[in-house]
Amino acid sequence: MNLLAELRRRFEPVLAGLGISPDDVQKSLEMIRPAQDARFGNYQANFAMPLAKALGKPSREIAAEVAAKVDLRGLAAPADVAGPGFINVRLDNNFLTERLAVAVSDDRLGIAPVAQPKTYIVDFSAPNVAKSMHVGHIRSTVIGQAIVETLRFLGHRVIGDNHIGDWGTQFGMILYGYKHFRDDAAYQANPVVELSRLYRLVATLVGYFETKAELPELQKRLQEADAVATAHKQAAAADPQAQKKAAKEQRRLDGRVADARAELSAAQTKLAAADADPELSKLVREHATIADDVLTETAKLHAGDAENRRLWQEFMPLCLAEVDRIYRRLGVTFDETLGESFYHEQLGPLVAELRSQLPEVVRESGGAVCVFLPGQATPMIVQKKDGAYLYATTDLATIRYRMERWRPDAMLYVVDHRQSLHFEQLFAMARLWGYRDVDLRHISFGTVLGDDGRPFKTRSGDTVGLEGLLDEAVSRAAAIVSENDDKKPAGPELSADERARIADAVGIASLKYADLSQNRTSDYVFSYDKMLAMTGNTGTYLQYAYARVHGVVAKGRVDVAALRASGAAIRLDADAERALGLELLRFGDALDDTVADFRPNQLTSYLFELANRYSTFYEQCPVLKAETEALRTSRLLLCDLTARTLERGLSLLGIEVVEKM
RNA sequence: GCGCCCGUAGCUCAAUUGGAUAGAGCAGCGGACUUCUAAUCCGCAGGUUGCUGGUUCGAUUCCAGCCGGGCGUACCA
Repeated sequence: MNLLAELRRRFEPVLAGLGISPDDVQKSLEMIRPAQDARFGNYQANFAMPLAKALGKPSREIAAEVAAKVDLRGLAAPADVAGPGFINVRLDNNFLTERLAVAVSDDRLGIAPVAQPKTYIVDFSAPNVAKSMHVGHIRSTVIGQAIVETLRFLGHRVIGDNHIGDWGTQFGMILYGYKHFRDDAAYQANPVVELSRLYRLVATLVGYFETKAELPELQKRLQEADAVATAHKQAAAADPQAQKKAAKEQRRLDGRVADARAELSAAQTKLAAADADPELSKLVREHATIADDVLTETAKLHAGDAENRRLWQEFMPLCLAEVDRIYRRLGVTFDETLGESFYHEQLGPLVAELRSQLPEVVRESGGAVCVFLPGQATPMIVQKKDGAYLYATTDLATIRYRMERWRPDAMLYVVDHRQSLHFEQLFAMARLWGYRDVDLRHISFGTVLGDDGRPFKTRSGDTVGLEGLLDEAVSRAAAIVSENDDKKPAGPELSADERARIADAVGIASLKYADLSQNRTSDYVFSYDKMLAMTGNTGTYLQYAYARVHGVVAKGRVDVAALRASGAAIRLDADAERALGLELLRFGDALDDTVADFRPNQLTSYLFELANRYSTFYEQCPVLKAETEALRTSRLLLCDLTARTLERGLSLLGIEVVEKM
């Protein structure tokens, strides 16, 4: 049960009696919220002010009228009116303790499953299995999992689908690399490492030629920018009148020249570095047509070429085993793993169908089959001029497949915000195609930036591999676990095995929490120290809070099952107790907030707040040494409920708890 | 050029989608371990929410214009 929902039920008849539209009643109900400040009680209603105009009465008068009429008996003290018409509600202790008693005796902590479950497809993680996963993959994976788990706990039907990249150009690169640069001994010893090396090598060579091809364009752009800037300077000199405005324009133009110069010199540096490397420049000479040849390998794979298919069959299990190993370490699972290859056979008929069904938007241009959507500056290409299909094509096929198989109410794509144009076009096309009553949503998130604040790019060499990041997180955690265990007053209490297990849980948690605790829409600055921090608002802090609760219960040799079944009363006399109790009851609201816009940081904020309240309670309220038996039992109940709420909340975020640390 | 996103404390970020005196963490300073785990707690300090206007009872939030940054923009994903 949600506090907010209950409160809104009480206000509804009063609002309906004001003679406003049902729509305004709804809007007004949404303006009942948790209070910003404890001085204003626990909840506040802000609807009186906006209603003032419509009702032609001062907002304070409206507020007073509502406050007098609303029936809060059994829930809260009579409502107060403050300021211009804020209505403040302070919940009764009796009510809180009753609700806490319900949570104590309920597996779901008193949170009822939604009345009308929906079917959600959550498309997340989606790595390219030809390359090893790097830090850029972590957000989609971690955020996606949290969304899946939270929706599922709320009672929805959820299908987590890992739409892996297993059919694209990257496989052409691996095929090309395998055929030309393979080191058999290395492949025998560790095929995935060797494939990864081959991928990087081929990508480097292709990149070399791409950069080289761009060079004239970059030079031209620099010349043009320079010419414009110079002309502007001369014109400005001739016309002293317009000096001020001209100066500003000049700065802009000079900036553009500088940008063009920087871009050109970056490209030249890159090429020079390759040319200076004798081995690399030899390969460059020998593989002058590599960019096209890679595409040819890809096209042959798609066309059913026997050798390429055989190699693909050989590589795939290896690549999948590799990503699976990472998922196991992260504790991530999927209900479905249908990669691009799964849809391959459907693409040809699909394009033909689109052309015949929607000839006004789907047509050929420049040799490619394009979708020209109204209001879109550029078309979405569904078939290249060489006949190959693209991810837009696959994504359309995927939508159809999912609609037919699952009849979902919504599909959520947890993908980097840089693909927003793609999704805008994809969704618009899907609607034209007839899929109008499904909520297609791009759950975008910010880019991972480097320490320098520039977008994190996987430059060869200094890629931060996901595996290495996990190792680093766990080893940092191990050091801290050991250090803290060693300095325990009563001496170390953990075995080597326990330390290792705890380090694993703590390390992985720090990584996930760092990501989840941030608003997903903002860019993410990559920093080991920040991602792996273990003090402050971190996963470790929450795990520690849990372990401390567990420590109390263990030390008191409390029979938890009996405690829960006892029906003993919870008392909320001390401020710290009341604050904790109230926070515990807010869990349902926090979950609603989390899925309202699919923002797991709503849940991390809640859990952090809860752990904070517990820490304060822990400092101020002795549990095992409470003055009376009744108080001891009451506090133990609060502890147990805190532990269960933390454990449940963290599990929804994909974070494990440990009983000792 | 066009489109989308962002700019909040020294740093990294919140702010319940327009509510009351803008909050946390880190870093800094000062306190609290013979007492249930100090990976903690309590306190102090830190702000013209990029700038300028507008909309209204009320703006970090909405609108316009500037300034600064990022991303995307026809056959990669």
